[in-house]
Amino acid sequence: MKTITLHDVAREAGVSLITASRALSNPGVVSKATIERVQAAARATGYIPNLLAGGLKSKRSMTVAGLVPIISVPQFLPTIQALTQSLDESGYQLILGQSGYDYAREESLVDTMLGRRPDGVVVTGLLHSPKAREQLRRVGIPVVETWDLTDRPVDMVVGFSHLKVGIALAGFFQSKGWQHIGIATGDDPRALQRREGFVAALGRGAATAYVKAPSNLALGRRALANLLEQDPKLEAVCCSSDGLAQGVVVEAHARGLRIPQDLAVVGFGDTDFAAHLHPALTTVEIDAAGIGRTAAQLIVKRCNGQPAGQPIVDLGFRIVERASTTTS
Amino acid sequence: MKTITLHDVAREAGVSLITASRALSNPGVVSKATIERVQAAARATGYIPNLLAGGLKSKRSMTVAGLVPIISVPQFLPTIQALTQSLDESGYQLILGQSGYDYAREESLVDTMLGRRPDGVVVTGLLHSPKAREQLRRVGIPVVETWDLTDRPVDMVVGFSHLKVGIALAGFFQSKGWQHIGIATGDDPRALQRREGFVAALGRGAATAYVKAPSNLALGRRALANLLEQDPKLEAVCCSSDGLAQGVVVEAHARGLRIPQDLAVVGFGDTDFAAHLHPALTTVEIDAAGIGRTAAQLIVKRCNGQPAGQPIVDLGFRIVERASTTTS
DNA sequence: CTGTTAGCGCTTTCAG
DNA sequence: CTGAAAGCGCTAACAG
Repeated sequence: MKTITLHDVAREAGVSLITASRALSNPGVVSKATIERVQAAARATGYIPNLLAGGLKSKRSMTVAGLVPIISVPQFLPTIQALTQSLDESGYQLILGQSGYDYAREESLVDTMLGRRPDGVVVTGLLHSPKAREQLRRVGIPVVETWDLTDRPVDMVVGFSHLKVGIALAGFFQSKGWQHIGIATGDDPRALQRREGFVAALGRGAATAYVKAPSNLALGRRALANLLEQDPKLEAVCCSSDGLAQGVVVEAHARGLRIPQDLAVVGFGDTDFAAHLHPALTTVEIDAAGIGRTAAQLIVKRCNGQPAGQPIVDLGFRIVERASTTTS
Repeated sequence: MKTITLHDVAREAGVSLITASRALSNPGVVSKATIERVQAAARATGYIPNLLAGGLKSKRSMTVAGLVPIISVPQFLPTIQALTQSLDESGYQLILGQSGYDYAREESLVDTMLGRRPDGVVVTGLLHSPKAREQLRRVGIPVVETWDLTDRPVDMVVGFSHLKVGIALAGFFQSKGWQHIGIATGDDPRALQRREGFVAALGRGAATAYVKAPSNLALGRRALANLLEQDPKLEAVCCSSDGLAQGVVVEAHARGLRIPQDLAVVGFGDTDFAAHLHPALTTVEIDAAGIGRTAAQLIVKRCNGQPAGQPIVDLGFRIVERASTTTS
């Protein structure tokens, strides 16, 4: 079973190889009649263009590498989805790699990815390994770091300030007058930075339960148990993800604590379920899909030779108050 | 900024191009000394092998295409993750594409994917478009359909019988003696097949609320509202996903219904949170990660020229009874 | 608008 | 164990 190449299509259509190529991928410069003849031939033979071969010569693989810590981090899912879709609309395809919150793995992953000669790279979070950063910078393809902000990105960055989120949350907690405050947080760099901002702005310590990222409901239950041991008078808990907050809510219910009367809970991410819990969850809204779309736009623009400079896009955030913190 | 090729590495190491190639990718047939010299040269020059070029000649791209309806379907996440990881361990990389529950999109996606000359294809769910099936069969690369079972797979299949799940669930419901039964189900083919088995085995109709796939918590709340309208005496609800079940639970709480005393709830998937809800959720356990691992094994084995025949792997399922259905 | 020529970077023959 | 030649399938560059 021989695989059909452009050569076969050209012969079938009675044109030269290059004309067939142009008819299929650059129709502007070929006569209408030949385009149709070539397309017919392609259909008849069942031709599937070999994008590897095309990419080798044209130096454009039409792929973008995406690096995530773990694919199943709920917060990143809308970003990945929007990214995939936006890239697809521009003819690019996303190649996903998991770095697993591990620096060594990050480096080897970058190398593997780069071997496929992607036209761009999107990272969820900042790149941590200096070697990987250096490597990407040297290759010179567009790189977008996301879900964070820095004034020294590898290339471009689109996200928001976790420090500011922490500070804003502290302000929110203070406005409520809560004295016994607890923090349930994942141990990834972004969550820790939010905690740092929170504690600094609060001006005093707060009971903290650390859990392994990615955080989830089960870890949230354990975190509340832990926090209540540290401070039995706990009034409010600030969580580093909505999943974690959900666990806190469930554990509170299991212990007969009412929310928000006995315990107020705040999440992070405004995941799809947050508004529909009972009581509805106060949380921090992040435009996760917008991050993905913006990243795709930046990459595509740069691939098309447009400048774009070194954009640092701050998409901000918003505290969404719902019933889980409503004092009344 | 010139990109470094194997040619440069070979010159640096003082060997021929092909020796350098072998030293890096087929070390068995080269002397120890030259291997080290070449590796040193590769490191010194910062060489990153161009896998596109290699794949073009060797006809092995070392990639596997993965087709999912939508990346964020919680049930598939462990499968994708295990698949990615298992493939990685064998040196393969997953290229993900989203077909969005749409047959036309499925066809065009298959074509795009095939253009990258993957060494194999993994589909979550069965392939629906006959054209896509035909296309894949003709290309002749290993294909694994997952999360379902059929005696006429494109090539191989690893999953379980949704019909049997439905029948087993009906048996479970009957053993409980519930009379007023409701079904909350997503509208994807697999969920509908489970419903079919359920209703058939039950031997009578059941109130049904259909929601759009992928189902989630918010849709679960609405589904329960809908079911209670259809049957105010509702005793038990069978849901097509744990997320949907969670929504049913939340809506029940919001209405002052106790679980399981007033309403029993059953989910599907045994997602990570199911055991940790309060009350813990009765559900159907699927070895989602095992599906991914098995699919990877089958693909890799076949790529290495081993037979494997036309395996149809049934990984089964298991009803896990927890507090959300405990009558006592 | 169409064709010829060259070659992307690598690996598979086939010889030493 | 090492090397020379050939070419994977396609597109850029130049010419007609």
